[in-house]
Amino acid sequence: MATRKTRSERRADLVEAARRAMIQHGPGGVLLNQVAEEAGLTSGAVLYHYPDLSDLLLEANQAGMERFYAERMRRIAGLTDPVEKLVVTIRSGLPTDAEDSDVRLLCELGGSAGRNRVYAALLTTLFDRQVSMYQTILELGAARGIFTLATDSQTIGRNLVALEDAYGYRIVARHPTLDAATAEELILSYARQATANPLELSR
Amino acid sequence: MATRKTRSERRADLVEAARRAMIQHGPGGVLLNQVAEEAGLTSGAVLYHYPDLSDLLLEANQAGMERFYAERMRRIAGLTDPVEKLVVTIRSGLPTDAEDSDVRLLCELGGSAGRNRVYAALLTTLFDRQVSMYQTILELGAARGIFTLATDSQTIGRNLVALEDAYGYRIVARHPTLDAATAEELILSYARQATANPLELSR
DNA sequence: CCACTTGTTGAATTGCCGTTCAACAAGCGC
DNA sequence: GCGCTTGTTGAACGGCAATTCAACAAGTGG
Repeated sequence: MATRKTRSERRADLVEAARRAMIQHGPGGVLLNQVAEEAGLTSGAVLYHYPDLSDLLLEANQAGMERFYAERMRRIAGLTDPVEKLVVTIRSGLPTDAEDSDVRLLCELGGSAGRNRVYAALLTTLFDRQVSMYQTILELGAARGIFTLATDSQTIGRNLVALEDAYGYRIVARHPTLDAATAEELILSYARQATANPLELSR
Repeated sequence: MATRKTRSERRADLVEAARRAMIQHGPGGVLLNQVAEEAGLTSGAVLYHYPDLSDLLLEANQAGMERFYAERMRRIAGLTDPVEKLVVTIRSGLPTDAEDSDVRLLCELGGSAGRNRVYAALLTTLFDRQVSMYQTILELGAARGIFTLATDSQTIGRNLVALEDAYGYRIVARHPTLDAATAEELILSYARQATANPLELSR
């Protein structure tokens, strides 16, 4: 018997429990009882807070994406050097390893986006926000004369996010010779060509 | 009551039925009865040919990947101009539109690869084969002096496949301003930088 | 401290899905 | 044309998961 909690506390717990359950069984394969077990509750209690399981899953995924994006912004918040910003941003878009739960869940969602319009819309928004994030960095660097962009910033930004995404899938799928460090180097290879900057962190 | 067929005919039917079912419900969400219905049979008949549903799904996915790769090879088989080969290959790696069933299924598999080691291995193999395919084209063009590679062919090949993959996901998710033609242009933007060739088809 | 709201449980219910299997139909060899 | 194998069905069974709900515990306000 779980300790009684307030509405908002329990809902936050359930969102996290739903995330864990989705990572284990996929967004389409989650069972009500699995979420309940992750939260240390019974299925009835879950249903009391979320009469429709898909609402809970949606909320959990929305929160996950928000957190993923916010974390990336946080990491570059204090940086001023465009080179450092760019390198750190690239790094923060890749999973740390195959167990990285945030990226794993995003991959799961990407897989189901062909069927699920809601998740498709969510991912589309996330993609565009990340492109904007890169564009800001690129334009700033260009304005300061540090970057010489090979083409428009939207094209470069889109390609950078695309590369991140794709290598995220490879890493999560445990490609034997393509780990996070290798992926970073591959993306940097493109970024160097696109910015005409060696992108070496001087320290 | 379905017409009686031979073992191999029926198994081929079932593989196709399984593909259709997976595209509709995801690889993890397919039900035995859905496959049966797609094939115009009962669940018992499906089980007669494939006692384990996951075996059928695996076979279907393997066949799908093989077909996808073979089709790409076929499309460049007759071409001799490296520029044309490269452009056609890039085009053949993208879905025609959001309904492209081959790519949609590949995306589904990519999503579940974090949980399913078998599908992960299959996709890893496919990725590497596609990288090799690009490497061959790049090296050939470089040997003929048509391409001047900005870096090693493996790096460029990996990035090209990664871009294809990622834009495949975007297109399948119905990104409103990122259709197949746009994605092709984005990838070409990178390919031009990487090969120092304008990649214009002279015709 | 009593009435009421809120969160949670556990059991009963319902429906669906996989599995099994006896029966049957349709070739195929001989 | 007669058995035997092969492919298929439909019904029966068993299990599991979602759903519902009566009961209950734990605050909370008056």
